Amino acid sequence: MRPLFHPSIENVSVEAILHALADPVRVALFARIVGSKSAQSCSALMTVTAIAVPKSTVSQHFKVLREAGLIRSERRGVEMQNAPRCAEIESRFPGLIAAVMSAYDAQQKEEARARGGDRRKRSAR
Amino acid sequence: MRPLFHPSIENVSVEAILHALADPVRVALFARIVGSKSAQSCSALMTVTAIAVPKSTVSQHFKVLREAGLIRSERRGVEMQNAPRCAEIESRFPGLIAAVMSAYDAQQKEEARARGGDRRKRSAR
DNA sequence: TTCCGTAGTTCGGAAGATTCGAACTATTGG
DNA sequence: CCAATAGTTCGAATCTTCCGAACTACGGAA
Repeated sequence: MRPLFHPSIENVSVEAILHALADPVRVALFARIVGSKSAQSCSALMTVTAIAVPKSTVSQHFKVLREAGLIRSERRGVEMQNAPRCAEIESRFPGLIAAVMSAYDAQQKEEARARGGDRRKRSAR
Repeated sequence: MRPLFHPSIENVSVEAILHALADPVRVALFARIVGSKSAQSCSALMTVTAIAVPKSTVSQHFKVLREAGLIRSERRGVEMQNAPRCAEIESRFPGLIAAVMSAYDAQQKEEARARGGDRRKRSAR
């Protein structure tokens, strides 16, 4: 297995970034990667985010994030460490990642609030 | 032809917005709509942006922008007036549209500069 | 070293989304 | 009413995405 492809920052495009973050699974994964202090493995992210998706699909999602320039993945022993490339992207597209993540957070909070309002009636399904 | 569907602002999602703007044709169209003072017709936008795309495709792209909540389209005589819904989106996802548009502008300028640098060597192919 | 278990990737086909020409609808001006 | 203009809808070809099965890469135990 040859080293994974990472675009250099000047080849990263806005369209690719938006496309990568336009998927609910990928944006959730990326939010976790950005939110955690140290690089995270794919499987750790999968379990923590409670995303029920087969691992072949997760692998594809990571590839999309990687090739959009959003993360850097490198093998550390048997697993993969995924680190965000926020600083590089910030220098090329200032404020972009922050705005998207803040919008995503706002939406998540709203959804949680909506679900919370239901809880009394629905109880544990 | 029934009135076109526009989502109410609370049903607009970050994913839909990013998906809509992740396409080069759509983001170019939207940038024009945002950039111009008054609402623009589809055909005017098509010709101005020098986008060589058949009109059935353009119509689909407008539908995506509309259903993502990015624009409001209404018939004015024989043509369609497309206006951005920036204020509404701003209230729900502050800074999102501005950040995306500014990133897109930066990328456009860079591309123009790159093309300009080539011009001497390549001339008109 | 060889074998096993874990972590991800690749392959291939099914299901879904996009594109675009042709036919259609809506509206205005003559 | 007719013709012209502006967009929409339909349908088929093409491109993407999803996911199970098979595969590769590495580390640890025997």
